[in-house]
Amino acid sequence: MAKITITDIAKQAGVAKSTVSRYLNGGSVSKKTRLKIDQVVKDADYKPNAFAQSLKKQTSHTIGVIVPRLDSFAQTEMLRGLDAANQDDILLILNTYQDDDLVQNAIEQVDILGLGGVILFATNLTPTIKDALHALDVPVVIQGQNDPAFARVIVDDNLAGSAIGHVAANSTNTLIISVDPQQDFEVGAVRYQAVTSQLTKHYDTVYADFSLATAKQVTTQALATTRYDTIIALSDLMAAGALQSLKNANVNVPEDTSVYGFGGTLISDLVSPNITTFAFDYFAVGQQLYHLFKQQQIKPEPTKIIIGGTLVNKQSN
Amino acid sequence: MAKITITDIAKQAGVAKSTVSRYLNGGSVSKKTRLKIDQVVKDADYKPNAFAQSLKKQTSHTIGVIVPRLDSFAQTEMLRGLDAANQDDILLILNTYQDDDLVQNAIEQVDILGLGGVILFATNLTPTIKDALHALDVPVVIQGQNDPAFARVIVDDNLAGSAIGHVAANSTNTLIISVDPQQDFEVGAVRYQAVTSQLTKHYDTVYADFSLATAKQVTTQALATTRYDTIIALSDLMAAGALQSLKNANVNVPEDTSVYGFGGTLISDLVSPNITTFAFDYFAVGQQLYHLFKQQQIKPEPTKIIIGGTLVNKQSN
DNA sequence: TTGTACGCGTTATCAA
DNA sequence: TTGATAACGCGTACAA
Repeated sequence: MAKITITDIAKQAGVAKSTVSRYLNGGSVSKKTRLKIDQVVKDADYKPNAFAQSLKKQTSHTIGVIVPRLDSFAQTEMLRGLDAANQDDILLILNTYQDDDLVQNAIEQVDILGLGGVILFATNLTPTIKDALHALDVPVVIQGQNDPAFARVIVDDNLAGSAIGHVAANSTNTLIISVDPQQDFEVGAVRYQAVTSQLTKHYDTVYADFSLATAKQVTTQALATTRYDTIIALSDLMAAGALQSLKNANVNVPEDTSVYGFGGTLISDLVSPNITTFAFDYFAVGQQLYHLFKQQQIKPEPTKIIIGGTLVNKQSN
Repeated sequence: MAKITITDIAKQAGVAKSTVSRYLNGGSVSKKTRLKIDQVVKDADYKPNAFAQSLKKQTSHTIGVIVPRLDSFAQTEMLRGLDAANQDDILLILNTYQDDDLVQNAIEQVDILGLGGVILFATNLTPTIKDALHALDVPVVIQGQNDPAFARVIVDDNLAGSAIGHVAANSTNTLIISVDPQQDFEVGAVRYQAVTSQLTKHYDTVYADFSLATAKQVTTQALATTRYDTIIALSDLMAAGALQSLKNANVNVPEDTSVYGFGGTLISDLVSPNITTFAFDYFAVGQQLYHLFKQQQIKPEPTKIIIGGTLVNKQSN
């Protein structure tokens, strides 16, 4: 297949290949030859060779999308938004499995594969990663971290944290399941502080790594010594972990303890009771990421786009 | 960046570019010039241009991985296995969102993008799709459907169905949540029949589409008229849907009704009670897919690889 | 062992 | 409007 080249078309149509090229790229062609080529191209099922095009144009229509993980509804939902907004690019997904070193590798691929740009779902913008990004001469857009040096799309963690914090403001003893700010500043610092700013009484903080297992474990440890009337986990999955721990400890939700999460993903509907959560519009984030990227191709500037969300009251509070 | 070409290296090293090319591809180079080029390449941070290489070689090291959906732990786990086994290829993920037409599009991309092969996660091998695959002149490996015309990796649905069916063999009234065999033959026919072959008493069958919502809905409908002591859903997510429906109907699990699922993914641990399920080793499936693909590159033949799994008893039965 | 010259498929330049 | 020709970066006969 696909062995038909522009030269074949030219021969069959009795014109020069440069004419065919012009025809294909909307250059000036007489009506007569246009019809001729039209015919030939159609029944030859000609498809231009992407390699040759990219080699010539010194750039490709492929965007590297660097994601920390795929087994997360937030990530896949953003990818769906990207796909939906995508006009005519190829999205090359590079999964880094939450490993910063693999992010480096992925960024290197940009040069090697001649990618036309990068969309990075960031959890941890280390200096090395930032340097590597700045060294690229293609458009870069990031998501997840609010770094003024980059064009970025973020969710409104201040709004989200405040909203949840506000509902739980009068809890007498709250447990917050957070993440290390060093590893995710937006969640571990911004979202966290938005929550605590609303709380009026005592609260404790424990740290997990976004996983179900760890969240469950740290919750169990915390419950060993203290009773909490409210648990706020900074992600839905971690909230699910807390839920399991509470169940093991025979604590009723929401009668004895209220539980809150963040994200509004399938997980919050999967567990029982369903988790009251702040739902972000991740699909919109994906769409905006693509639009922002296309805009960067035209005029690079560190624009910031914030996507909001809504508090969804379910059964866990 | 990446403007350094093989010619630049050649100039700086004072040799011909063909020598550099040989150096890069392991051809015969004298020790003297090798050291010279070594030096230059190193501090020039040279990276070969993938487009030029692919154009020349008429093939690329990029494999198109066509997946029906990304928001599924089974799929992402297989992708992880693929990544892990991957030696030196680029995996281009093409999400079809469970739309057969998009599968067609994806297969077309093979020619357009000059992909070196295809790995297809299949749910529904329509004649059109099969034709399109056969028309390709690159290696093709499929997963999910046991079609003797293709090299394939499948999970052992006979084993799995029998195992679950065996445990539930003596249930007096069983509800099976299946899927349309027209849409997924392996699950809707093979897995289904393996289950029913073990059942000794009465059973009803309802159909859903792999989603939580639909499974929940059809279960609720079924429960409206009948009481079941066992519900077998052909996937974990659908089992989760059944669980929610049962909860709404105030049916206790497992006291009143036992629930079974298939997959062994995170979902079975996320819901409460945890679902007793047949766990497939999807990671191994991914690894085998890659190895099988590499083998097809050397010697094409419709090999079949079957990956087993284990029955995991949890709390739902 | 090394270098020269050409071709992969496409686009761009420049005459005609 | 058209066509011949030169590039893009790389690999590889072939000759030296």
